[in-house]
Amino acid sequence: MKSYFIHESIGVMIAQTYRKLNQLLFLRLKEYEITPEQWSVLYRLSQKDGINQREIAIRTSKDQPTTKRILDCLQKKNLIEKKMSPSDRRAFLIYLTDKGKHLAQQLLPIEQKIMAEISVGMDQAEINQFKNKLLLISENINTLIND
Amino acid sequence: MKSYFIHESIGVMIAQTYRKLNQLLFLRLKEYEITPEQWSVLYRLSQKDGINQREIAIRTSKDQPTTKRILDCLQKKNLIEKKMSPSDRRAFLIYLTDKGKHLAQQLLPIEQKIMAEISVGMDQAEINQFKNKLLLISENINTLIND
DNA sequence: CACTTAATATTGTTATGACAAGTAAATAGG
DNA sequence: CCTATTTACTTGTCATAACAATATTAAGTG
Repeated sequence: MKSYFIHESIGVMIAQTYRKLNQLLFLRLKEYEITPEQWSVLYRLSQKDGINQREIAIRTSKDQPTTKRILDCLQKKNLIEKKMSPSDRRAFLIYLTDKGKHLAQQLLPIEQKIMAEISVGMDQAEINQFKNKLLLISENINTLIND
Repeated sequence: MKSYFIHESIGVMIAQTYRKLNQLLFLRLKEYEITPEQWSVLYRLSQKDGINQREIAIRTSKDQPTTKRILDCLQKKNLIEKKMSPSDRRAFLIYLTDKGKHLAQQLLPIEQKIMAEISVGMDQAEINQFKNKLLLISENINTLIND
């Protein structure tokens, strides 16, 4: 790759790795006509649907406008449907359609395969260690933002 | 933070950490009227300017259209200037203005402080280990993309 | 119950990111 | 030296991301 990459700041390395990962996911998901971020929302909904947009935003760590626009895309593709909440006339409950459920089942193993592929060279202990560091950094950032 | 974060895939964790970091940088850089990505380009140029847009794109791991638009923003703020390349009439050479040089000097310690703050709880050995894992993942992704 | 405040969803704006396509200039091959 | 290809930059489009502001509804408070 590039010999200088390791000399970058952690911030630069995280950003560049994120962008590369997004590119890879985009490539692999292209034939299913879904983007990485749309997939991440679809995946959440496959874990639990019937929740409102605010809940989805929290679970995907996106803000509400971003979540709304991604849901609009998914709705246009008939992967989800919005139903009016019976208890709150401001809110919609979001459900996967059959097409959405089917696609989620199809994509889950693809995502898992990609994650295994990008982790080649690390054993499970190293992966856990790496994830713990990412968690620590995330928590540090959260503390800094909420001050 | 969120107890479930650690149970996410590496991909989700990298993406969410990246977005949070970007938010933090945005907050801290706001008073200087520069965005995180604009800063990353300005920083590169403070290391070496007088290079063309393609070179900048490579060094910042962005594509040329993205680089061009970020440079346009920097130019609008009088932080850089484009000069026609004497050897290639297609290309521009990008130089920091005095204002740009001054701002880069001002922001460098801020960036370093943020990187130290987000690394709280890790010693230097752990930071290096973490960076090596990021590098490994990046290289894995590069291999996967270029197949 | 009336009034203030908070919550949910929406729209607008700006910046980033990637791809595709187009223009102009440099380079390569014959 | 002419043509074909490559290169540098530009423009267009779509998706994402975050902030701000708004409308509608819910919830809290007197």
